Amino acid sequence: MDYNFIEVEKKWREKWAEEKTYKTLNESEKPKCYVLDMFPYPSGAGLHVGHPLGYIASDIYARFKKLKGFNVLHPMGYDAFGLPAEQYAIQTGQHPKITTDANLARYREQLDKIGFSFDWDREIRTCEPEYYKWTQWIFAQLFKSWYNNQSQKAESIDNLIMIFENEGNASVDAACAETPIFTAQEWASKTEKEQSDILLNYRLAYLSESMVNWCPALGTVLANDEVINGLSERGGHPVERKLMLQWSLRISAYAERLLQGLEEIDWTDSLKEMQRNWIGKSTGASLKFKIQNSKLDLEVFTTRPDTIFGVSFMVIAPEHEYVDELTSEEQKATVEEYVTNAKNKSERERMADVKNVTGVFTGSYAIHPFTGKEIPIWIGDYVLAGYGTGAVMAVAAHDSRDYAFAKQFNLPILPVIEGGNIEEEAYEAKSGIMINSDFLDGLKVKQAMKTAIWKIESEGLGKGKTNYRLRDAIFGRQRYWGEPIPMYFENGIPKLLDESKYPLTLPEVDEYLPTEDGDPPLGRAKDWKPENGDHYELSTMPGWAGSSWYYLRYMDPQNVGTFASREATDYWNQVDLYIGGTEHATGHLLYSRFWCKVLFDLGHIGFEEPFKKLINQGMILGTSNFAYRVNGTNKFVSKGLKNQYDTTPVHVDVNIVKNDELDIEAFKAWRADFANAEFELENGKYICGEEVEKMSKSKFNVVNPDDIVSEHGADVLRLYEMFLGPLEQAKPWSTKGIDGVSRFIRKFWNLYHDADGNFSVSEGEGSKEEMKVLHTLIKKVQEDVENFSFNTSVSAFMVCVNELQKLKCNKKAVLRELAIVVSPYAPFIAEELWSKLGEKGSVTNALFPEFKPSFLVESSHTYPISFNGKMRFKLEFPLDMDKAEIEKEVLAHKDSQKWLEGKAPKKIIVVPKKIVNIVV
RNA sequence: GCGGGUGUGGUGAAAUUGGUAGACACGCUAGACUUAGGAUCUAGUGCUUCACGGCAUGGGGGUUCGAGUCCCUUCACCCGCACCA
Repeated sequence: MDYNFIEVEKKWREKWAEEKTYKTLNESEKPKCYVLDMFPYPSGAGLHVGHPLGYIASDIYARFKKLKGFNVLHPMGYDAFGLPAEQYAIQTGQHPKITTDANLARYREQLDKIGFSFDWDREIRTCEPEYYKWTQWIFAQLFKSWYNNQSQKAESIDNLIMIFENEGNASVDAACAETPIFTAQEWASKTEKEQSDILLNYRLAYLSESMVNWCPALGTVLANDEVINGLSERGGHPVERKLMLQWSLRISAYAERLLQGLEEIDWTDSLKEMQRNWIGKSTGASLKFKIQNSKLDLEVFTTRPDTIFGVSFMVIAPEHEYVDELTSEEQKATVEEYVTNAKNKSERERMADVKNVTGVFTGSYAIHPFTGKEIPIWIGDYVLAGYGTGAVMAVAAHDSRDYAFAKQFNLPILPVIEGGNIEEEAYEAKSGIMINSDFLDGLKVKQAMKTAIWKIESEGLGKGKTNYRLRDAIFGRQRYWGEPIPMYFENGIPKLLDESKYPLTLPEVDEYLPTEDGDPPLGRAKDWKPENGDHYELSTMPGWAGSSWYYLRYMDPQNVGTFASREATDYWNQVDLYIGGTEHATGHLLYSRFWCKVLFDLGHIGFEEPFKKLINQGMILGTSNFAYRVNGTNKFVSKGLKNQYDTTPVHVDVNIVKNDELDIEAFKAWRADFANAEFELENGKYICGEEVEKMSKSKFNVVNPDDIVSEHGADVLRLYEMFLGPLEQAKPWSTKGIDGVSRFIRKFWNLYHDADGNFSVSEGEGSKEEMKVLHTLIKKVQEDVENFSFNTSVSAFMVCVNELQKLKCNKKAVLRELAIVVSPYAPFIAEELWSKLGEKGSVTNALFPEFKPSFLVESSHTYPISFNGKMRFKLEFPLDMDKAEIEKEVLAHKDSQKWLEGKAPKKIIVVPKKIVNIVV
């Protein structure tokens, strides 16, 4: 009788749910292990086979760790706030909660089928008030904090207020917006509004007039990581720059710590590199240039202070605040035209225009701080307003962009470093000897940098400075379906809603659109007013708010008194293994690290990096199938014949193609216009063409995990997804080869059953042969799981089962262990066999069998051996020979010709390694 | 342009990290059994040669007794970032 996976899987699914087999407690004698998946956003399309890849890998790891005696936390939940549900709400009027709940139920159903060991009692949904109450609370902590550069951490805003009251802000070294110096007396004489505004310059969550990414189509602002190539990440709508009053988080304060923290976590190099890139640290100097006939100073940031004598002009961004002051009468018209033009360009147009060098002269001159020469000041759109000071000192000889600008407008190019071919291109290398540079002449570039900074500082012209590309994160969204920001306004002053009133729940609205006055949708809410203020903040939090701390809530999900008890966060501590896609590199993964550090600084948790180890699973691509329609007809020709006709490839639903062969009847039934199609076959078959593309509904190449589960069973899906190739590699989905895994499951089942299909195992020890096979597997699986090399384990299972089959092994002692070893990968069948073996409880709670090396080796062992301090031999000796004997044996044969003939020891491999001693 | 990665049979891929390249699986070929099935089992399957053998890890060079693995160079593809001063 064959293995009936439908019955067996149903049985255990129900039993696991009923008995809460995978419930995890916060108290245990065992060591802890926290295995986490990036929780999904439940979209309307449901899961496709790509989604579970990471979940299966983490589930195998979690189950394995459980078998190894760890108390494992392996939870799942949903990132439930988000744009698609809201867009749907706008179109249909259906409340996003309803859409979300329906999607969520479908996700849960699909997840359940695959047999994950999630503790569903810890499920969280970011859109539930019980959850976002604490998201709001964390926002409040950010609002109530400032970043002290002296102590290098976030501190309570109350401390800062005390400092202001006692001594003003002169001695405060904070990560803050530019704020004029004031004394204690001046502070005391300020109005409430003035004080509030100043404090906003310091708070980690602050309201400010700032340049934002505005997406008119979505009607909201977006954070930098949500904008890709000038288009919104969601929906691909154009994004423009706009000045708006906005909530932001001061993540820039943490730039250095976010950079340093990367050193201590185990992530892939490429991911760390992406974050480093995003943080964009660069060191150099900021210095002020005096402006001729003006009191103004023009401040610039440069990474090349060594080239100070090569400055031949200055360039400021079209948005620079001094544009008007610096523009002379005669240049006024030209400048205005240029600036207006630049402002009207969308971000995307500006990017597309990179190769066009444009700019205008302002008519003003700066004074070189060392030579006193006049330097013309230009406006150019290659200078970005948002980076550094929005102004540069142009060194045409040693910067390719300045060089291009100089060439375009015929400005001087002054080389100050020997080398390169200045006639052709800028010499940008940071090496060489300084020339034409007064006190820097003769120095090497590296020295010249230090000397220049020293000189700049000692003359009071500026100072050495580190700049970061990382911008503060825009936090408000003019949308409905998100967490309300717990703030209200009273006489125009933003005030934090008292924490006793959290959650500030999302009010009902009649429509999910902005109001006529242009307020966000929350402006439509009736009777939604604070007790003593004018109105609540109307924007909501961005999608990444809830996901920035969810890993903490899983530790203590039902806690009503706090986001998670300190005991719980201390016990579970960091996430030991985090699996998810690489697309969150500069969003979720950066914000989570930021929030973690803030919570750490404020003493709420005891660690400052959330995810100790992170693995990115590769994307699963779709394999699209094509049929070839002869143009102008309803006739389709098989792939091999398509070149004999004039054909057009047509996407075919991959679910009606099996191993490249089209199911013609299903094809006819698939779409009405194909019902009468004719076919020209090859060898009686219609063969389809194929191509690898991203999985998408429109390409008819979406494969649903449910289909695989109902056809082959969940265990096969799990094993097959792992068997597909290395976890981290992107790979096309293909069901070629799934039969191999299916066959394995059958063989595995048959090991425990006789020819008639009756359960049949025998008592007694396994033979030496059998134990060797088993322990080879145990060793292999152990290594594979620890190295996340799940694909080779599946091969090892196959080898093991084949060999046991050959040995006709049906010993309980062997088969019992085998079931345990396979169980992380194929839990359903393992559980069934476990119970058939008469074992108590779930296989989940068994102990992973110990690897016993003596069974691995039959009669000999290979020893690497050094020889004359130069060569190494690998010799095989009988197992029972001890080290001293081997040593004696080797030395005795040291000069023997026999070695070269391969006669004395079994095998000689010459290895030129400097190994001195015999190694066993 | 900068950064990261990959390249091995017809296909997905292994290779104890410098030691018998291609485990395992798909596919294919032949055979067996048969209540004809998308079942099971057995054998074969990198290329080349009748054979002995020779050649094979994108290409070229190097280090080494020995290289898929290390170094240099070159090509191809994938993924990030991109006027960041």
